[in-house]
Amino acid sequence: MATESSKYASITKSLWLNSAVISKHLDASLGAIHGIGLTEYMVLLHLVSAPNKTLRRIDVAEAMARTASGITRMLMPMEKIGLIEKVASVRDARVSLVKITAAGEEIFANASTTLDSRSESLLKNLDDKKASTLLSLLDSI
Amino acid sequence: MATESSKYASITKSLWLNSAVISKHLDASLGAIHGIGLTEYMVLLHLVSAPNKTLRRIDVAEAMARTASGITRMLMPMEKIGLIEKVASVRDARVSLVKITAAGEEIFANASTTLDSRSESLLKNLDDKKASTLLSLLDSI
DNA sequence: GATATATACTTCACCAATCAAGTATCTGTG
DNA sequence: CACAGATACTTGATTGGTGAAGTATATATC
Repeated sequence: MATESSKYASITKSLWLNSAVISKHLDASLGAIHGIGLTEYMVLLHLVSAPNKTLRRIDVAEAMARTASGITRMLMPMEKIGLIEKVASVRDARVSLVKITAAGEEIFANASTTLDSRSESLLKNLDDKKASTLLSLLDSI
Repeated sequence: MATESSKYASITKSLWLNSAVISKHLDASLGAIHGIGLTEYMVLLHLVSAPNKTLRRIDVAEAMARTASGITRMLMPMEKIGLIEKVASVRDARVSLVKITAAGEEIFANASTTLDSRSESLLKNLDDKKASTLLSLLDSI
């Protein structure tokens, strides 16, 4: 009767739950201290590591597993408070490039230290070796 | 310059991203085939494994890392389509217990097989041993 | 070179979740 | 036993995200 769920399904469920719990904490911390949410942080992360610190909106959407319209909406307030700026593409008039501003980079750097310390405390059950293993497994998905 | 992020922060970011990608796929599959989202599925999962297949709304909220009001709103349509039912508590007139219905259990069982197969294909990069390791690490968080 | 199709957005209408405030009930303390 | 919190919700206003439709531009084909 008690249909056993597969190991793979157990992983997806555990991923979902852990992510929900952790995201909630990190979102609250980043919001309270730096005024940005975890999603905004992730956008900035992708931007700082992009060539020329610039990406097409659709590539941001792809990288974040969100839709183009979601990105449009999300970037509006971020542009208004000066974390990013719009840059036109010379090659293709359809695209509206997103570039992180100096102010955005500063917020990002500060938020990163918060994220580091909060992550460490949220994952304190994992010793260094387990953490390495977990990270490499997650990256191999 | 390139401030290196901590291993723990890398884990939280990777968790966030992987969860986003996987949830999106699972949500789409469950929705198309069974008419419920991943979040609804998770509610049913908690309910079937609860004593008497019943939980207080606030415990559902706690278990899912969501707020009480989010649960209230989310359960309304689930009750309307008969997946769950409201049960009053004899002990405490404040609480409104949630119980999974027979129909809910059936949908849950069907959805579980979909979730199993989709999870397996989403995680096909992980061999059996890696999957076991990942699962135990996730559960130890 | 015209035209069909694909791509990169934006906007609209909607759904899902949040927070803040309100209500009802329970619990602990004098 | 009164009454001051604490707890378990629900509701209203707001935000974050989605899918579908629309616009503009690019690309491929004949």
